[in-house]
Parts: sequence; structure tokens; C-alpha cells
Amino acid sequence: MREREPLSRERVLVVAVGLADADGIAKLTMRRLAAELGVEAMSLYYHLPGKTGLLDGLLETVLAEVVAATRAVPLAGDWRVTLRGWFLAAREVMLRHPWAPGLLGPGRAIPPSVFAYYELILASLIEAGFSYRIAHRALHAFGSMPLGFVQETFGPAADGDLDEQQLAAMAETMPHVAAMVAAELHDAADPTLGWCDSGVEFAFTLDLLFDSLERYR
Amino acid sequence: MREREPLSRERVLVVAVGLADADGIAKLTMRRLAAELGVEAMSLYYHLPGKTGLLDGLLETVLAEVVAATRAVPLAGDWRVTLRGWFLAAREVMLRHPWAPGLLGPGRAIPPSVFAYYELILASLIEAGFSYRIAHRALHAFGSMPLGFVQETFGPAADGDLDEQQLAAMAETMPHVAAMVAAELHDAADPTLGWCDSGVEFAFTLDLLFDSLERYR
DNA sequence: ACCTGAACACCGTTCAAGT
DNA sequence: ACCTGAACACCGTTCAAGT
Repeated sequence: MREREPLSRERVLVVAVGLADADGIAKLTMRRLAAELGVEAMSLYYHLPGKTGLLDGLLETVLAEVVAATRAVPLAGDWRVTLRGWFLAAREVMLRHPWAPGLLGPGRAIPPSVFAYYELILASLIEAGFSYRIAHRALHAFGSMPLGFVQETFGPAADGDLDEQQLAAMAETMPHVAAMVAAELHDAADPTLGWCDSGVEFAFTLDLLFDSLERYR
Repeated sequence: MREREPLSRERVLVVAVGLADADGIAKLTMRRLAAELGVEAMSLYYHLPGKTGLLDGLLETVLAEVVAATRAVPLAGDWRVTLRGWFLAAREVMLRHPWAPGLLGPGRAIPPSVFAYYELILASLIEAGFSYRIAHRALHAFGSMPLGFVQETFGPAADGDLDEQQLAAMAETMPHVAAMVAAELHDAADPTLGWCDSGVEFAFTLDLLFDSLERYR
């Protein structure tokens, strides 16, 4: 990729996000990123404070995308409908950048804009009649769901390819797991793929939390 | 550290867990691990299939610790009490290995023993009277909480050091956040530290999920 | 102000070789 | 069977130097 416009922090970050989306975050090195920009690796250090600064910038870029997507969602009368809409919009962004949740965590700086975003969520809780105490606990309970980040324990590969034979073997040592898989496979329209629709589960989990919180209002 | 007993996969993993606990997972390299074992880096390859295999083994070791801790928790009459006890026990293990949640995720193999552990959880849900459908959704909703893994959006540093001046500045652009912090600081016994007790929040979130699920039983 | 070349200290990993 | 030495391809980063 030959590029002719001059470098800038923003342009570096946009290209870096694209590279991470395409090949994964592990393949994103200073040298490869520089090559993609038609430049030497050391040039990046003029615009970014090293690899850590690059990763901070990537998180910042994705979270800005989350905030923008959230602002595009209209307010609803019910606080639950509003928040569900916001969080699902965030999840749509996350699906385009599956490497982003891994960046969240200790050692990574949270961009200041995110606090304004949490102000928005908090405001809608307070306006809905919650105390600061419960609103605070709600934020903890939501965890990273407002940012669209989910921690799935098992990847899609875990349940993707199960045939009759494996199911039978499972039935002996893990009867309940086997029965659950069998029951869900029977119900699903497509028996081999996607019986764990994580979007549906994401919304369902939100509603579980919302419904319990509603009683604290 | 001079070590004299012969190498083995298990001994390598035990020392690796200790190294990760002490210095973080980023500092855990094949060369440093080998040095800690009093051996050359290449020797590790006889016992483990490379760095990826090492990380798989680390996750395996931690999850085995979770399963062991869970089995030590006695069953209760109420399904909610049982599961809460199990998940909190898992969280205790996680606190000793804060790098472990970062290992969970795409690309990492889930050790087979974990499926037997989920069988346990699923069994207690079914016995409590849930359908397979709802039990399945419950497992999704719990996410990685059964393994004690939490995705905290903001690290402890984010709210650790806020003085009066910063609070006042926050009040203008983020009135609700500032009011919440002020209210919670007033209530807390120690005003500067630990006003976000993540153990309490972990249990609270579990109860929110449990209480909503109870209505589907 | 912006970019580069050469060099340094570190990775994970291979492969043939030692005992 | 178990461990090693040398070598390779790759990192992030420094520093003085170019324009």
C-alpha cells in the first residue's frame, strides 16, 4: 500500500484499526503498520509515544465510535428501552473490532470521553428515579456491557461442530449438558450453526439486570 | 533460583504461574521462565508445545484451581445460595491470578475439565426446576462469573485519587458522576480507598441475575 | 518539523548436536 | 529420554543524523 498524504496521529490510528480488523491485534506491529503507511517504523514515534501509546489510541478510537453510535440512538420513554438500545448499539461496534475487548483492562488508560458517556447513562438512571447508591451498583453490574464488550467463556468453535457420536459420549459423563445441547439443537432452525445467538443472549442478560434493578427504584 | 529436581510439564506450569503472579504475564517469557528453572529456554520445548502451549497450560492450571475451590463449597438448599457460593469461591482464586482473565477469549483452548464444572452448574439449575432453555440462557447471562472472571471497565486507579478540586471540575461537565462520587465518598468508612468494593458488587450482580431468573422457574 | 539508518536488547522458534 | 548451542527471523526502542 503506497500512501502519499502526510502522517498524522489520526491517520496512523485509522490505518492501525483497519490492520487490526483485518489480521488481528497480534499481527499489528510497529514495523508492519509503518510499512502499510509507506514509511519507516521509527517515523511512528514522532506521532505516537510508542507501542503502548498506539494501543491506547486504538482503544480511544473504538470507544469514540461507540459513543458516536450511542448518540445516534433516540431516547425512549422507558429507561430500560433507552439503555438496551444504547448497549446494543455499542455491541454492533464491538462486532467490527473483536480485538478491542482484549485492550480493556488493567494498565490501559481510559479515554476521557468515556466518562462523559457514563455521565449519560448515569443521568438516565437518576432521571428514572434511582438513588445514586443503586445507580452506582447498576454501573458495576452492567460491567463492560455499555461499551458492548462481552466476555464469552466459550468461543463459537466450542459448540460449532458436534455430531451424534460426540453427543452420545457426552451423555454419559455430562448428562445435563448433553440434554441441553440436544434440546436446543432440536428447537433451532439451523441445527448445526448459531444456536447460541450472542446478540439475543446479550439483550436477555440486559433485561435480567434491568428487571431486577427496576424493583430497587 | 537454582532448582535441582528434573523438569516436568507440571513443574514448569507451577513455576510459570508463580512468575506471572509476581511480575505479570507480560514479563513471562520462555527465556525468563527457563532461567527461573535453572535451565536453557530450549529445554521447555520438550515439555510444552511452545509459548501458546504454555499459556494454554497456565489457563488450565488456574481453572483446575477454580474447580477444586468450587468442590470445597458445600451445597445449600436454595439454588441461589449454592451458585453464589461457588462463583464467589471462583472469584477468590481469580484474585490471586489477576492475569488469568486476559487469557480467556478467542484462540485459547478451554481445558476439558471445565465442561464437567459447567455440568455441575447446569445440574443444579435443572434440579432447581429450570427448563433447559432457561438454564442455557442463564449460563450465557452468567458469562465468565462462574470462573470468577470479571471485566471491570475502570481499574482501581480511575477513582483512587480524587481530591476536592477535581471533584469540583467534574461537577460542571459531569454533574451526575460528580454527585454520585460525592454521595458515595460521604457514606464510605474510608473516604479515599476502596469505595468500590468489587467483591460486594460481584455478589450484588449475581443476585440481580438470580432474582430475575427465579421468576422464569 | 518531520523522517531515516544503524544499532541494541530482547523475543519465540528451528535444527542439529550433545549426553 | 532429556537438554543444549548456535543461528534465524522477528520484535520495540534509542540515538544521532539527515532534510
